[in-house]
Formats: sequence, C-alpha cells, structure tokens
Amino acid sequence: MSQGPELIITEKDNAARRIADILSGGSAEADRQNGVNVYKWGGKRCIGLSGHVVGVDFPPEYNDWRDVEPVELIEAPIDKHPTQENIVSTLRLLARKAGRVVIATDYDREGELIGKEAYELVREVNEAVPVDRVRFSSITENEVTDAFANPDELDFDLAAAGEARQIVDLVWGAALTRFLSLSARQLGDDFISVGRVQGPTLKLIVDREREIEAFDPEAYWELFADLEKHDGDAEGSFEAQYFYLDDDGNEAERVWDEDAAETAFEALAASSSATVDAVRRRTRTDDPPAPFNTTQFIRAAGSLGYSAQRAMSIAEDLYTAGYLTYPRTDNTVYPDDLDPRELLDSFTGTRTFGDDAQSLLDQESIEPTAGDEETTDHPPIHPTGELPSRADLTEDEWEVYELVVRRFFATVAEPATWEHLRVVAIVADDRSLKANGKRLLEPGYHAVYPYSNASESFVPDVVEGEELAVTDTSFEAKETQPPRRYGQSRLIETMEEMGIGTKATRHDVIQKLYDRGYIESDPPRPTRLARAVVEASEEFADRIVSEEMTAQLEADMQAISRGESSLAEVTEESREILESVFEGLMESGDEVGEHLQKSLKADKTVGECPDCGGDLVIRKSRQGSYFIGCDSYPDCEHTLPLPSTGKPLLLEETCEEHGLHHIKMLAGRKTFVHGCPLCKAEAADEQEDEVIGPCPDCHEEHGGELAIKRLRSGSRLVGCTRYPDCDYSLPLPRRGDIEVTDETCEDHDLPEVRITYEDGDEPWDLGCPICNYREYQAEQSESGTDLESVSGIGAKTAEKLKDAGVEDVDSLKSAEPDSLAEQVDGVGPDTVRKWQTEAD
DNA sequence: GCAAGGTC
Repeated sequence: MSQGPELIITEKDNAARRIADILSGGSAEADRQNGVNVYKWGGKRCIGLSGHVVGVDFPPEYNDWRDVEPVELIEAPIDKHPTQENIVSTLRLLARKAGRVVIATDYDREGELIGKEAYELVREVNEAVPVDRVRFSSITENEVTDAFANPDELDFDLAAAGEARQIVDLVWGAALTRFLSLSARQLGDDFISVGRVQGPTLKLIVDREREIEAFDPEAYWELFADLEKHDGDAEGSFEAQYFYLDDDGNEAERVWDEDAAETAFEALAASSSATVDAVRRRTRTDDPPAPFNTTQFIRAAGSLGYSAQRAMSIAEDLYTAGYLTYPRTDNTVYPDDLDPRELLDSFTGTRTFGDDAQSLLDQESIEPTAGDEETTDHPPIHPTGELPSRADLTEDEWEVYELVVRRFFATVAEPATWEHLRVVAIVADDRSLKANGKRLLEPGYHAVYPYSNASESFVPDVVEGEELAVTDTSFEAKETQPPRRYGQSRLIETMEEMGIGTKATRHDVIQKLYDRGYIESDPPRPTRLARAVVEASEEFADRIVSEEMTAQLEADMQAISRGESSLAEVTEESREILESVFEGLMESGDEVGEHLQKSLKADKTVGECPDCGGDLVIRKSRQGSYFIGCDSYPDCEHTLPLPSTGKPLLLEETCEEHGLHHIKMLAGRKTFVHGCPLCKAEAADEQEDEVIGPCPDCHEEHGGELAIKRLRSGSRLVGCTRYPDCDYSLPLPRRGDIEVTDETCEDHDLPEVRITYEDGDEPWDLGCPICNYREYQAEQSESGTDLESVSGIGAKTAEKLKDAGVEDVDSLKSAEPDSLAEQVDGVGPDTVRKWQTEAD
C-alpha cells in the first residue's frame, strides 16, 4: 500500500467542501493554500478545481494574425497549458505527497475530461500513485458514501470524446474567425467571430428577421357581439365571437373577404336576440409543472423581467450562498434521496412560505412531478432547505429565490381542475356566435405558484334554447402578423431543442452575440454585420451556421466514447472538411471581405451629410463618447452630438424632413429614443434660453443668471448664462414639456418647475431646480454607492467585501484586484476587475 | 485579438 494522504479532487470548491463535510462527518477544516481551499481531515485532503484548469490552444508562434495564414491553423499543433496557475500548482504540491488519488468531478462527459486533466497533472509529479474515479448524481450523504465505497476507473474514451470536441471547436472557430476578420480588415477588439454554437444561434435570429421582412400581411375581419341573459342581471353579460365553417368543415373566426364580413356584420347588427344552440361543459385537469432545469428556470425568471444573464448570475449567487442547488442542470427529475416532506418541513413556520408549505404537507400524498430529461450530474434546481432571511438578500435575489421555492412547491402540489364552458348561439337564423368560459374549480398548484396563468373568463350558465339579448356588436379590421422575434428565453429553449450549446453556456452565447455587435436591443435584432456573416457562412462554410455540425459531432463523440471511433479519426476527418471549406473561401476572399465591410458601415450610417452629401456615421470620440460625424472628414467637418448616456442604435425609421435614421440610446432601464439627431440639434438652435433667476455661483460677482437651456444633443438643463466662464448646471429630465410656474422657491429665488406630458401621464411637479437636484443627489448617495448596485454582487458577497474593508463602490473601484481576491473567499481577481469596469 | 466548455 502506498504511503501519504489520500487526495480527493472535485470539479469545484463548493463540491469539495460538501464532500469533505460528508466524508469527515463534519470534522474537515479548510486550509487556504495559494488562495485555494484545501479541506483536511484524518489522512485525507480534498481540493476543488474551477472547471477546466488547463486550456487548449495553438503554440505562441501562431499568435500573429497577420503572419499566419488562417488556413495554416487547420494543421497546426495544439497545446494544453494551465489556465489556473494557483490551482494547478496547489494540486501538484498535494499530488506529489499523495498515497492515493480519487477523481470526484461531475458525472458527465465534461466532468470526465476535467477529471482526466487532473489525472495528467497528477501523473506529471507522481508516476505511481493509484488513481480512482468515483461517480455520484447528487452530493448527498448516501450517494457520496456509496460512491467512495465502490470506486471505479477513469473512462478515457469518454474523456477523449470531450477532447475531440475541444479540438474541432478550436480549429474551426479560430481558422474561420481569423479568415473573416482579416478579409474585412477587422483586427482590433472588433474581430468577426464564428463558431459551432454561435453560428447556428445567430442564423436562427437572422432567419427569423428574414421571415419578418418577407412577410406579406393579409387583411381579415373579426366580428363580436355582446350577449345578455334576459333576466337583466348585469353579470349575465358576456362577449361572443362570430364564426363559420370553412371549406374543410373547420370552425373559423377570421373572415377573409370584406364583403362577406360586412354582410355577416349587418346580419348581427340587425339582430336583437340570439338563441342558445349548444352548451358544453367539461372538466379539465391542469398538471403542475416539472422541476426546474436551467432553461425553464431562465424562462420563468424571464417572465419576471430578468435577462438570461442576470437570472443565472443571481442563481449562482444563491447557490454559492448555499440557498439553492447547482443552477446549471439539464435534469428535470428529482433524485431518489430528495425527501420532499423533509424539504417542505424546513419552510413551515416561516412568514412567507409557512402556510403554503403546511398546506402541501397536509395533502394525502406527495408525488413530485418529473420531466423528460434525467441526467447523472446534478439534480433539478430546488431550494436546499437552508433558508435565507429576507434581509440577507437583495430584492432581486429574494424574488428569484421565491420563484425557485414556489416552483418546488408547485412540483409537489396537486393538479388544478378547470371547468370549461362553451356556448354556441345562433343569430339571424343562420349566423353562429361562440363563447368559451373558464372557471378554476380546484386551484391545486396555482395556490402556491402564482407565476402561471390562472385567469378565468366568465360565461354565465345558460341552457339550450334560451333566448339572449344582443346588446352590442363590433366589427374589427385586422391584419395577419409576422412571426415574432425570439426573446432571450425562447432563443435558449430553441437552442436546447436543436441540441446546441449546453445548460452552462447558452446564456453566455447570447451575451457573446451582443458583445460582438451581431445583435442589439431586447428582444435581440440582428445587425447588418450579422446578416453578412450569416450570408458569407451560408455560401462558403454552411456547417458553421448549421445545427448539423453539432449533431454530427455528438454522434462522433458517442462513437469515441463507445470505443468505436477515435479522437484521431474524428479530428482528422473534421480537418479535411475544413480544408475543402477553405478552398472555396480563399477563392472569394475579397468579395466576402467587401460585403462584410459594407455591412459594418451600414450598421453605423445615419444618412446623407447635409453639407457634402457624403455619409454621416456614428463615431466614438477619444473620450469614449458617441457622436455623429461625416465620413469625408477631414474634408467635411459636419458633426452632430448624441446624448451622453447609452449606446446609439439605428432604428429603421427615418426622419421625414432630413432622411436620417432615428436613433435609440440603449442604456438598460434608462433606454430612450433620441429620434432624428438633426431635428434635435436644430430645435436647440432655435430655442432661446429662458432666464429664470440668479446664478448661485457668480451672480453677486459677475451678474450671471440661470437659464433653461436646450442642448444640441437633445438634453436640457438649467445652466449659467455666462457659460463657459461659469459652468454651474443642474440637470432637467429628458422627457416632457418644461413649464415655469408662478410659484417661487424662497431659498434660491428660482421659480418652481413643472413637467407635463403629451401622452397624458400625470404632470410632475419638479419644484425648484436646485432643491430638486439636492434631493436627487441625496438619493444617489444612499443607493448609488451601495456595493449591491454592481451587477454580480449579492448580499452575501457584499458582506464579505465589507469584511475585507471594501465598504462602497468607490473603495471597490480603487481596490487592487489580486490582493482583494486573496482576502475574499470564492472571488478571483478577474471577477474583481469585471466589477470594477461595471462600476465605471 | 480566434471556439466552446467548465468555473467564480
């Protein structure tokens, strides 16, 4: 038997901590080495990796995009190198001394590969140590003890399947990305990327846009009548819709012929009564939803207004804090060792969930629902039973936490039952009207899960042959609508159906499309560049925008994992296909480049320059702010300013007077439409400044006065008439008409201001501009410097940061990332940097 | 400066 401690390696720190806790019976202690947690007890050590700690890439001599022909990457060697130095060195240190190694990474293909990477790192420093592999589906006492009592071996074929994927993805992605970027001369941060997953995802969005554009609306008419029981009971009134039987004998509501619609309407309008012809009553059960996997969680959070990225970020925080299970999962079947009663029991007695938990426990039986997908790596997302108090979480975190708790409740609740009532009535001898009513008989899971639609529609009790009064009729002209754009969660669902991306990456892929300038706005809309990339790919490298590539790769990986094929065979064949793709691509490189360049320019062209007839384009100043400038600069110096907040997006709509595209400024919740930039500038030039009182900074000395000013960028402010000698200014809202009232603020000798809105919104009495701005600043300093205002920082993390001496956003911004990461558990320097850029 | 997949 070998000497030395046993070393257990898991995929992540969280798993290491929990496994150590289970195996040690709670006696394990964390020791921080190199900034990495090592859990120790008896003769054992347990370390968590951070997913892949080594990465695949081409050797450094292939780094220069100009020097290396993209096609050369196809046959270039590929290296593996550590990407997480701290973890790798700590692992080596422990492995050297280990008497036995147990790989306990996640029980899936990528976990097997991560395990193999750990195995190779171990072997580098310790040739002889025995290495075992354990597999478990959830980190519970039973599963973990069982797995460690029955160790197995690493599955090298399965790991090789994962490695083949890495190689194929790198070679195709890097070679094609470099080719497109070089051909369009986009080499900085704005390179043009394609890949096996982002390609088909982008094509999905572009294809939908093509359908929308090609859509030819068709006119149709719908007719309605209000019917009322004759007893005069107001509640007996309901709306019914006209229908007829079409050529196939199916019920149809849409009338496609205007004359036919008018004839039918005249018949309805001339009738004062209708006779009930048929009444049908049915009871329907409505089953509770399946447990949450990542996709369904994102969808549900999406209907609460969270973006996919934000929903996942919150779920990850709640997981790290111990309140939720692992949020990246495909599984929709609870594991056997989840005891729903025990979990429900942990919520009894709590203010928010106590009554609902108790009512569920009082059910005769508890049978959780199950979805179609059962996997071996992680359970569906559910609450852990460790409960946060409301004060531990931000409002968003609490809302998401409650969603997950209530979803769990729903999965163990009873079905709902509905009564459907359908009434058909006849008017004018042979015209049919129908109404469908819906009443909730037993709320079932709806009682604990308010997110699903449980709205009723009322149709009164009527009997066959009953006479109803026709009290009103209506005639609505409508048009068929183009298909809707994909929303983020619908996109993620479709990716899942197509088998592209994974539970852990799909939302990141969408974010990547935004970052690359391929999509904008929400729901995402493709840019001209995105269309050009998809068009070029369709013509020369169809596989990279087709879901088939993933399907083929999945089949190849299956074959490798079963020993029926090999990594070398699969990657060689893939390289050959790519070679032939490049043959076509290289012949037409210039053409492709031109098309991409034109599209890039179209994405930022606002319209024709009024001075020289050239193109006005959106530009970015050295200070990072956006403005509009003439493409013929320096020959033409025409410029137009843009608002200082947000990123400009060209709208399809153009200005009737100037022909320029309207502009929308994207700034998260503060997004607004700026409109025609030339109209905005001209309006500012025409508007006289309106003096309202003395300037508090310079009136006494220089006689400066405050005036309401309109800037060419469209923003409005109260500023000093001596500008730029005096730069005193107060902001005014962007929206609404500014009205100066007769009321005066005695403190500042200024009139009170009122904002009125044309769209009928309640006017806003802003008051004295100075008082208003002071109040605004006070609010900002209360909420704005709060750490939790930075996305990605939850209540728990904020607390840890405060422990490390970082009290507010300002001190976060000035912190040194590496040393701060050292002090805060579970936070790396990159995360700190991300927060810092976000806080700016 | 490439991808996609883990993870924070």
